[in-house]
Amino acid sequence: MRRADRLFEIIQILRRRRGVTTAQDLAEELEVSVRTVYRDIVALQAQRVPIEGEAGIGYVLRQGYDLPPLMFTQDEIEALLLGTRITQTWGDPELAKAAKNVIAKIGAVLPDNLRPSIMSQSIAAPSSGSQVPVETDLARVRQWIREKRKLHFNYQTAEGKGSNRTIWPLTLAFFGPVWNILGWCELRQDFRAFRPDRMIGVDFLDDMFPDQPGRRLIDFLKREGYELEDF
DNA sequence: ACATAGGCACACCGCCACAA
DNA sequence: TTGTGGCGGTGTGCCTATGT
Repeated sequence: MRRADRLFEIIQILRRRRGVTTAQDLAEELEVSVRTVYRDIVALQAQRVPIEGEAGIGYVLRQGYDLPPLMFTQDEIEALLLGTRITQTWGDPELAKAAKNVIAKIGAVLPDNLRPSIMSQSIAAPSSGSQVPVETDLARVRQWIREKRKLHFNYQTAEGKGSNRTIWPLTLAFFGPVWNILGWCELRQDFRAFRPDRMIGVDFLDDMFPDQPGRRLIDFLKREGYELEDF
């Protein structure tokens, strides 16, 4: 991470956390030493960013401080456009609607010279016709992932073999053209990926699952050698 | 109940070494 | 040259135990 990016990130972290944040916390999140954080804080304070540090307490960003207005580059707009176009095509109806709203909201705040970019068809992600129809309510699956609630269903393999599964859904991943629900499978006692189009009789259970080390998404990603930001 | 001392956690600084 | 990490040290605020 470039230093300028890190300085920006420090402000974002302090804004996000609102309360007191120690240099140690910042160092861990930014993956730099505490010494570097101290230097960065001094640099920000020199730029008149109202960060207050107190010995034995931590750092606080004075309320009311705001960054200068953000503006997107052409590439950033097209990245957003691509993401929302893909979501509109491949996401569930609720996500598709949300993607449309995102475009409308961003378009409303862009300056006149950039607005045509977000409204244009310069980036498209039309359906190739290879979409696999899914009966499972993916919007509700997303909700269950957020709320850490279990799913129960009968899973059909490609060979037509069925088995009853109760899983701890961790993430909904799109491996075009199919969606996969990655979760901890109670039957196999291991991580498994399930295609929603092969899940029959999905039962959205009220049972919640714990944030148990070894069974979290981060544990799966580590095991498979994924970087969190790449997944 | 109040004052004090000590421990702890943290901010902050200077210095040095190292790498790009 | 610049950015970074590590180390050692100082100052400060909070909390708790202890003494009056």
